[in-house]
Amino acid sequence: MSTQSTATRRRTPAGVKSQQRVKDILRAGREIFAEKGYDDATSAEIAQRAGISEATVFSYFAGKRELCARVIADWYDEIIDAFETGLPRDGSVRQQFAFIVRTHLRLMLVNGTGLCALVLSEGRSKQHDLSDTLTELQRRYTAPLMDVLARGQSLGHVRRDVPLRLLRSLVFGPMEHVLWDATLSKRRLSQAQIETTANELVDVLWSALQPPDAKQAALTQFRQDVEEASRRYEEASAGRKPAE
Amino acid sequence: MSTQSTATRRRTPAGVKSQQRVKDILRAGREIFAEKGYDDATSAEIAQRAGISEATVFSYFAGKRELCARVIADWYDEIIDAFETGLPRDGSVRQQFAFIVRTHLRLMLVNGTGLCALVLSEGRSKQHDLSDTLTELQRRYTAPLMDVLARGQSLGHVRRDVPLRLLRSLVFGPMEHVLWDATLSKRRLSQAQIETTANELVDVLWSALQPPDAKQAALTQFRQDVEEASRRYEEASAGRKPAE
Amino acid sequence: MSTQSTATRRRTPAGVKSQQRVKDILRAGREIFAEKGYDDATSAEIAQRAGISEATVFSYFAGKRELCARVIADWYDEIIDAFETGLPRDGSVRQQFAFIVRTHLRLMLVNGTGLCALVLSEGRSKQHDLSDTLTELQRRYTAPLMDVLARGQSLGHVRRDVPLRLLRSLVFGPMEHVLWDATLSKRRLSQAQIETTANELVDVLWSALQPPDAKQAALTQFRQDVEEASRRYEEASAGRKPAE
Amino acid sequence: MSTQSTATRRRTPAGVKSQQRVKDILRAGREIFAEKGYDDATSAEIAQRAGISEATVFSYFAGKRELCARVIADWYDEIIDAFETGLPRDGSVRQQFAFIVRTHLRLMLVNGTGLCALVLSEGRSKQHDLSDTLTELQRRYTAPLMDVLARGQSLGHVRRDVPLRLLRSLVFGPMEHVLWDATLSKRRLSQAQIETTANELVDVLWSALQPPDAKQAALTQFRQDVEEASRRYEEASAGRKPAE
DNA sequence: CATGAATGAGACTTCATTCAT
DNA sequence: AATGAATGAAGTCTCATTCAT
Repeated sequence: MSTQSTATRRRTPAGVKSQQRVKDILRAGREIFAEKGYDDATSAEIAQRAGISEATVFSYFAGKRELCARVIADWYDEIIDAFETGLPRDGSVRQQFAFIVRTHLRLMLVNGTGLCALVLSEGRSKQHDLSDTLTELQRRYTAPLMDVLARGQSLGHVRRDVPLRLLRSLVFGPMEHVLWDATLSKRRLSQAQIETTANELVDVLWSALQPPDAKQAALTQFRQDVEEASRRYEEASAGRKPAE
Repeated sequence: MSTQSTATRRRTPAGVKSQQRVKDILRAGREIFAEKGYDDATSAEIAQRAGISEATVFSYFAGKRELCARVIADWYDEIIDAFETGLPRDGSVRQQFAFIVRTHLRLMLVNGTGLCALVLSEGRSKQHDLSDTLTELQRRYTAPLMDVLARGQSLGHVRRDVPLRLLRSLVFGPMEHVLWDATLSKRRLSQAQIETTANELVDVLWSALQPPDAKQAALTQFRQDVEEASRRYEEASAGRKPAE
Repeated sequence: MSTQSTATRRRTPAGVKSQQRVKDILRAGREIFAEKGYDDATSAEIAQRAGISEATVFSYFAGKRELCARVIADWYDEIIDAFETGLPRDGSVRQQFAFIVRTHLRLMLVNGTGLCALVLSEGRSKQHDLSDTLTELQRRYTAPLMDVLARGQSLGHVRRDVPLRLLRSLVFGPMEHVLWDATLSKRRLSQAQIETTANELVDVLWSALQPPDAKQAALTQFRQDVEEASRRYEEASAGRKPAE
Repeated sequence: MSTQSTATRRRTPAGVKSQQRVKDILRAGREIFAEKGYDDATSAEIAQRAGISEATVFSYFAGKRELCARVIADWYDEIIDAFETGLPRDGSVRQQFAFIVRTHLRLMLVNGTGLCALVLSEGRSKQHDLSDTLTELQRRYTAPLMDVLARGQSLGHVRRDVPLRLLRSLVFGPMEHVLWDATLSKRRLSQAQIETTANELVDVLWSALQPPDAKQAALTQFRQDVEEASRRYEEASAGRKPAE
């Protein structure tokens, strides 16, 4: 799943202890990058936070950019894994949808919004080759939701009159905005608040996803029911009438 | 209306020609910052694009950071102006809502998503005093929508069971995500596509904003109507009975 | 004559005083590069020797490599100029030849052999694009000698049984070796010694350049003379014989 | 014969296998140094080419510089050996001279001109103690030629009016220049071309070495021969005379 | 012994910012 | 008022060398 390029780097330790080092560096990198963004993060600080020398960082990663790419990729991998692992395969569309939203929100808030911003900022820069890697990750990362939405559409539970792409934005957009909002206002969300927000979001979003004629359908159904009832009543009445 | 924060930092000429200079620099700064992001934008390039020397930039703005703040503030001001000016004061809640979404989407696509990203990136950095200014701007910038939503709530057209803050994210989030999506996939949206997307978005979002008990309400209303009708029918029937 | 690449460098001052700066830097660069070679020369030291900051160096030259290229090119230019200016156009082949050797030797010893070594070292590295520029310079730099040799050949004063290329090596090789020798043995050659060496070199080289059949021709001539003499003698003898 | 300077710097194993290691490292070092020059050669690559770890290199050699010194010394040793072994002791001065030139040219072209450049570059740097070692090597390396030239001078076959040192430059200079030329122009010399060039060079150089009065000498010699012949003839005639 | 791994020292380069003209 | 020119400060990255295992 990792995107480690095994090019002719000078030394890229591969021992058992080395893997711990890699993890340390990635953790430090994630923290610093999330805190400061790509440019304001310095390799020196990352090294310091990982408790190693700057040179060591560069013996495990070919450069700052690659480290950043790995940090982002790892983060995506976590989310993707969480999705692929925990998704209730046999649940209803709505249950799956709720799972995705909740999981997403939870994971994002754990790591703060820094990584979001990192991805957003770095994903753009055309000069970094990062965006290629990113595009693929983005695809895999949104895939579970896309699948659920598609299934929902085919079952008639999700509106078909709007492009899937827009529905995707409808779902991911608010989630990111909520995070963003939380960050900007420097509020630290409690676990309970997160759950509440997640539920509210699921609720609101789900209603937006439903076919626009749902209410109409409900009314129509009700009217039919009533009419049917009326008819039966009248039939019944008519049945008694003759007996009168 | 402009949010001029630190005046007369250096010399800050006040002549008529000077104001043109300021505008030139701000325009150049907006372009460069939007294209490259804060860090990759160089003061040299901004000066060049403005057709002046690097030093002159610093005689009008105390530093790169302040220039960036002004660029962002100006951008906010434009949007805020557009909202405050164009909002159909006498329109229905839904009409006002649609106006805000459409205007927002249009303005954003004009400047590309670069400024969005700039705000996102720079809003974070705790080290700059920018975030204070930003918070206030953010407030004014979202104010029109908040007002509309609040009015909608009081009229019963917008659901009340969810915090306003979340509704705000529900609206702004997808818009930004759509823009983001467009940028990442390097698709250039035509004017028609923008309008279409805007309409779809309004549609979808509006349905999400409506009270969750809308269907229930509809049903209830219908039931009441039916009952009322039944009652009147029965009364009518009773009225005829005596005549029998 | 200079090879200044006017690419999009950030700032490349072009004022009148700037030209002095450029000269200062080139002089410092020539010294340091000659003393230490390319790799051991540091931009810091060059800046220091030029009495400016390191950053200033990079505002006049795009990088260490370009500076080095300019240093070398300038040095070549000097020699080429000296050749083209001072060559006695109306002199004999031998006089022109002597001029070239002497001038060459003199100029090289003025700047020490460091630049030679620099050219030799840097000219090789295939990774630097320097070698292209260098090849052209080398051509122009050896052109005067080549012309003289070619003229000598056409006049019959220079041997034709050996490729010109080899003759060139025959001339330049010893000159460089002499310099090298002087450097390695840390002897500082006095002006008088230089002149002496130059004269000796001209002498020796000139004799090597002459047609190989010169001696043979002399011998042949002599033999013919002797034979002629013998014949006459015999004839004379024969003439006396009868008289005997 | 090897010029092992600083023994037992670190551990310097002495086993039989260790000697193979040393050879491997030296071979790898020679290749890399010749290819890239001192500075661009990395200890990592040398180790890799030798098939060992970087650390091992430093357990056999005190440092990169010492390794380089050994590489150069070894190369000199080879040439010196070739000279001392193959020199036709009983040959004429010209034969010995030709042998030296041919051998030199051949050996140099085998290893490419890389090692030449290495010597030239590294011989300069005053900071390394290398130059002392180098001077001695240079002495031994040029000794055979010097001997031959001296013998030639004493026999009157080589001009005496020019310092030996200059004659040495006259011989070695063109050889190096030829190599240099070949390298710069990226021409790969075939074996036949080498031999041709060697012969031409011997020819040209030999003529340059001969006394400037060679023609005069030749004439004188011839005259003497003739006179001798005459004398013998006359003696013979006189011998016959008595019979008369 | 050999080596995997770590690192200190330093190089080149960039850029926001200042100041004299 | 405008700018040409200079620079301090900082950042990324490389590599010879060391040391514990």
